[in-house]
Amino acid sequence: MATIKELALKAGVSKSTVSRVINNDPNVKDETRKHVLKIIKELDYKPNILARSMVTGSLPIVLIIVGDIQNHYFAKTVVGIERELTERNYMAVVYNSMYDVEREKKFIRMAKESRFSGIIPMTAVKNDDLEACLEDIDCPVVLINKDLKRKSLDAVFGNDFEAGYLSTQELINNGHKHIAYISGPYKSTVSAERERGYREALKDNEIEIDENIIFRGKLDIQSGYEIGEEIFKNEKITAVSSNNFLMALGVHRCGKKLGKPVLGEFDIACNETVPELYEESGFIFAGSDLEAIGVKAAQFLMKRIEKSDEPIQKVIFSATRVVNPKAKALVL
Amino acid sequence: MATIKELALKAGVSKSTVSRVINNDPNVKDETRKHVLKIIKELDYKPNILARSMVTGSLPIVLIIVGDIQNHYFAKTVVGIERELTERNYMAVVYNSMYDVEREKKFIRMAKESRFSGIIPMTAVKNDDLEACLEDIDCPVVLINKDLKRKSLDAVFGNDFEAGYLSTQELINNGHKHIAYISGPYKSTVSAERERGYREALKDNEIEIDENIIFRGKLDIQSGYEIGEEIFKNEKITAVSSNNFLMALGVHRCGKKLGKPVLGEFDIACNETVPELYEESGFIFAGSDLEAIGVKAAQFLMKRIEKSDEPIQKVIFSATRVVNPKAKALVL
DNA sequence: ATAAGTTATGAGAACGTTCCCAAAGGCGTT
DNA sequence: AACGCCTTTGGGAACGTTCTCATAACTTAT
Repeated sequence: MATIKELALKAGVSKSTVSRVINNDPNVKDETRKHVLKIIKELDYKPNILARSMVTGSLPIVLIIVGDIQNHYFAKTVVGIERELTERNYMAVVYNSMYDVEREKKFIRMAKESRFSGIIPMTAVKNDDLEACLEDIDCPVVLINKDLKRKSLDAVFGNDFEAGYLSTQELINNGHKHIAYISGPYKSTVSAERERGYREALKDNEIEIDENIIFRGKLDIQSGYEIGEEIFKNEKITAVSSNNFLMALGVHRCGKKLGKPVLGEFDIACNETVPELYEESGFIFAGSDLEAIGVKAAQFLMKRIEKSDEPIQKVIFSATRVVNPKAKALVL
Repeated sequence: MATIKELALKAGVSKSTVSRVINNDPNVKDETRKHVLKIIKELDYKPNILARSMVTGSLPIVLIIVGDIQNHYFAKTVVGIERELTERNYMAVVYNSMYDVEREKKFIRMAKESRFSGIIPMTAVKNDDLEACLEDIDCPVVLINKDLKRKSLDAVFGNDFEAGYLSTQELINNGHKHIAYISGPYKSTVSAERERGYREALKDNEIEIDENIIFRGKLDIQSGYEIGEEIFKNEKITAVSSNNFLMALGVHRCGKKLGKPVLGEFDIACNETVPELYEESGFIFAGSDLEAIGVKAAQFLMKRIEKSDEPIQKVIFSATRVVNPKAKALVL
């Protein structure tokens, strides 16, 4: 593969001039530029990114750390990030931590060794751990659905409160009055916000909140199934809003198993967007556009990489209620 | 961040010696090694990967090109590849082509500019295109479920014939005699192999093949739904084996809509593995372990990167029939 | 025609490693 | 005591860029 030196030789100019042409430096005579460009084409010359990065100090690579790329939440967001970065000739390296904190820490450490241009940690590590890991990092970082205490960083959020509110409101619109809720782990702000949305929606519709039909699950199908058993014991309940999709699915399976009129008289909502596969499932779901969140995060990062001195920003993307016209026509 | 020069100064040795310690060169006195190691720890020194790559000529990065990371087939395989690479301190860059041939070509071109250590193109481009793109590539390449005509490369395959055979056999074991088949696009070898498995299984069980109940779909849910409508018109048919999961899902939805005894008397099988979510769905499915395929592909690549002169290899991973004990207990 | 100013070009250091080659030190053999 | 051999160390080129600074070439004003 041709180097800048060979190219310069063939073009009869110095390396410096070639470098200027490559980097669009205006201080080059038009004539010279054209000539060099011609030779570049002739030799099919591509600058060595490594050598360039060596002197500029950083690679055009952005590190993304996710819990599990098979999870829709991560996959969809990554698609957005990646699309935007590729557009600008940056690369995205995706690390799967498989929710292993030690692996995540290791990745962040590796990021320090390699001179990445930026990091988007969508990790599962607790915020305190994350904050410690990012302590002495010197490349731009953008957060997604996360906020740190001591360090202010650009961040992009989905609106979880809104998601909880909208899905619940939709259930109410459908005539439901006794709506159970399945929340997530205690500490998660995401879960808390979604639950708050549920509560607010009930209040705004003057429906009394019944703490006995607010459950707390472990986010997986099994957990949803077990809570479903509780829910279906209570004849009054005609709908459920779930923190997340998997638990909603568990309730659905449980209802089917018990022969309940699931997705007929009995409605199920969840407070996040779902894989496309499920968009016609008959579930109600509300959540923010993950791909858009990814794109925005990438844009933030690019700005920081380009040393913009805009003040730190946080963006919150509204949730929308997704109602597919075909929903209810098709069963899951 | 400390450089090797500073480190050498502080340790009172030359850069060369430090370099040797870092790279585990045996020609260093034990005493010296210990001392240097101590200073390395003290300064929290990490070698600059860029500088190293500059001289060795390639980055410890492997490029993976996929159609859409949200697709289970790609996601699961990538998890395997990534796990193995990370283990060996390599990085995986995943490019989503979104099935756009031009984007894929662009990615492969970019791969040539950057000095990647290797490429695993799981792309959707037609083999001829791929072959042309890889023509003058000089880094190791491993293929997954693909084979080229003019160029022999290490490759890892799932056993599609076996998948088709096993799932059909299972349907037969369940007492079905009139089993419809839904195949994929004409040209795909994957589809052809799975269909061949179906046919062989019928033959081996002395069931006559009825070409009228072998359908051809477009791989998506909608397509499966439409074919489902045909299938359920034919009262004789009591089971269906589908080339892929999405079409199987379409048949399922159609059956439910029509009030047929789907997954009760009527069985559905598909010839690939499915997202975990669906493993308890009650479908029968058979396919090769995608994660294992990914791991193997990464191992092949590492061998080539390390200049092994083993002859080119092709590995075929057997398909297994996945029967979950909870299947049938839970509905989809 | 010359000085001053502007534009275009080139020479060479720098980036942080690895790697080749030379040299120094230690040890055993004659 | 001299020689040779092995082990350990150091010096410095090389990798392919960018970037700073100096200088050459060209303008324009006097």
